[in-house]
Amino acid sequence: MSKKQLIMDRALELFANQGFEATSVQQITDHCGISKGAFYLSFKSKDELILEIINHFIQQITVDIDYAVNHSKPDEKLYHFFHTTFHAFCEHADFAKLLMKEHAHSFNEKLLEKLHDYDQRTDQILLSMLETVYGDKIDHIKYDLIFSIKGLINGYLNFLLFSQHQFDVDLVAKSLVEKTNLLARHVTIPFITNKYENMFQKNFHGKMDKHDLLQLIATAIDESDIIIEQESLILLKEQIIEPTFNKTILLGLIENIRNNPQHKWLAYNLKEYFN
Amino acid sequence: MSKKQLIMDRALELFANQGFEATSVQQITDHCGISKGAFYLSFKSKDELILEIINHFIQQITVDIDYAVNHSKPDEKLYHFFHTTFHAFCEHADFAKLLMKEHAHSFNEKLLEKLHDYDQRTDQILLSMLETVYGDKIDHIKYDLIFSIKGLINGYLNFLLFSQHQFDVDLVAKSLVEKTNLLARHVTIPFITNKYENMFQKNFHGKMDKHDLLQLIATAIDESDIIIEQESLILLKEQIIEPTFNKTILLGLIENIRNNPQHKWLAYNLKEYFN
DNA sequence: TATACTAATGACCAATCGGTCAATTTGTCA
DNA sequence: TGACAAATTGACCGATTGGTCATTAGTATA
Repeated sequence: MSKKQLIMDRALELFANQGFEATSVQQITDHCGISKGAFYLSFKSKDELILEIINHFIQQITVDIDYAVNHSKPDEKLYHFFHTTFHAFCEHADFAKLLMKEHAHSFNEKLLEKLHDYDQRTDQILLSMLETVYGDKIDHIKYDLIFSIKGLINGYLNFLLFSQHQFDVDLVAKSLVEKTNLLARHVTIPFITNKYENMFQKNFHGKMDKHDLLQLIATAIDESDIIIEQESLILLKEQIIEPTFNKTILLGLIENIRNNPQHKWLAYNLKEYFN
Repeated sequence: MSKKQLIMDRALELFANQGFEATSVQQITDHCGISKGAFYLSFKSKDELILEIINHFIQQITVDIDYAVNHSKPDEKLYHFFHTTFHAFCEHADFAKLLMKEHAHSFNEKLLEKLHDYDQRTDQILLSMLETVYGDKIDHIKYDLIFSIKGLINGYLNFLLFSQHQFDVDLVAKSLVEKTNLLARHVTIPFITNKYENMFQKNFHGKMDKHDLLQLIATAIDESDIIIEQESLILLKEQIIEPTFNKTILLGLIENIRNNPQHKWLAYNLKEYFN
């Protein structure tokens, strides 16, 4: 494990239990068994550390949820969404705790921006899933439904994270599917009406721009030592600069790199870019 | 306004926007136009300040909600519960923000204890309300329902507090009544099953003990300058030491002091004590 | 006006913070 | 082994924190 990874892992443990502000760099370095100086060889600042932590896990979880939703039949999408969400947050319980603590609290502007971006991306995933599952029957309550679902998830998540009980991911997913169905089919008095529609789009550019994407690919090529990955990446890079292949070939190339967990995030963004 | 009240009001504004830890005593005193020394004449420490703030509003809100629920017909209880809850939190929006920020974050033990107590008291109010409204039909899902309701409330509250939109308390209450009814009548797969029952009682002594109550009464007698209140308080004090009156008379005496907002909290606890 | 008392001040304290950097250890060559 | 480079250290820095206390300002009484 690289020193950077070590610091991120150990720091996350402390952040989850004490919060970001309340954890000193000294505590982190003690907990890692390294010196303060060594910390600043891996990270420019304490802020950069938490940004990298948040980034890493948000990418991981976003990709998993997106995959689960897009690769299941319409009548199973809800279940897989909830299942993946709870599975991911419980696998990375420390991160989930950190996320909850800092969500309401943080004053690091870049961090807030990241969290807001994540929130909007979740809204988008939920919205498109609900539209696929229920069609336009829920048009007048869809934003209300999004808030209800997020509220329910949060309630259960709080319970799971801060109690010591072990629990059944399958059950929580089934329970939430039933509740979502109930609300989607029978709610007649939405509180979040469609006049708030702009809240769900404004200032959100889910797709990365060319430049960021090319940067990511360049890094990925350097880090990869599997030839088929490297070649796929080079071809994809050319396609971004000047698209000539059809969609099927592009998807195949993306699939070539998606299998490597390190490149999941890149694959996810490439897919969004070419759509 | 007393100096203590001034500090509490002004500090709350800062806490709501920056969080407790991130707000320095210097900032508070600057914002009040007083010196640092003057602050420590009113409060022993920064911790004591936030404890008094939280205490004050929790008492206020608890009493209002309890009254709304217990003084309405069964078929209107839900509506009044939600209406009062949202009305209270939006009237004291700064406090609501503080509560949300510190709920996940705080490391002051006494504060955490207070917040936990408040949480359990809310659970109790919700539980007894649901039992009254739906009877034993919801026995197998009542704990699940409590978590669902708290989740929904939190979701909407977050939306209301941190967006700039004005909103309709009546609508949010009606919307939540409908959702609660839907869930109560049709949920068949609870996630929080009755095996968690002990979570909802353990370590919770809602009722104050004799000593605390007598202390509160003594303070109230000193502060009051209305004769009927003072006399009622003196009689109630005697009844705590040695009960002789019947319940109707006791309730009447309590009602005598309940009309004064300053004594709402005392009245609420006396009612609980004599039940 | 002199006295006695409280209310209020802000310079000051030790502790802790994030961050730096000269000095030292460690690793890697010929 | 010796010479060089890279990695690592921890004493140190200025800034800020919650909290203290000798001093001053304000006011009512005699």
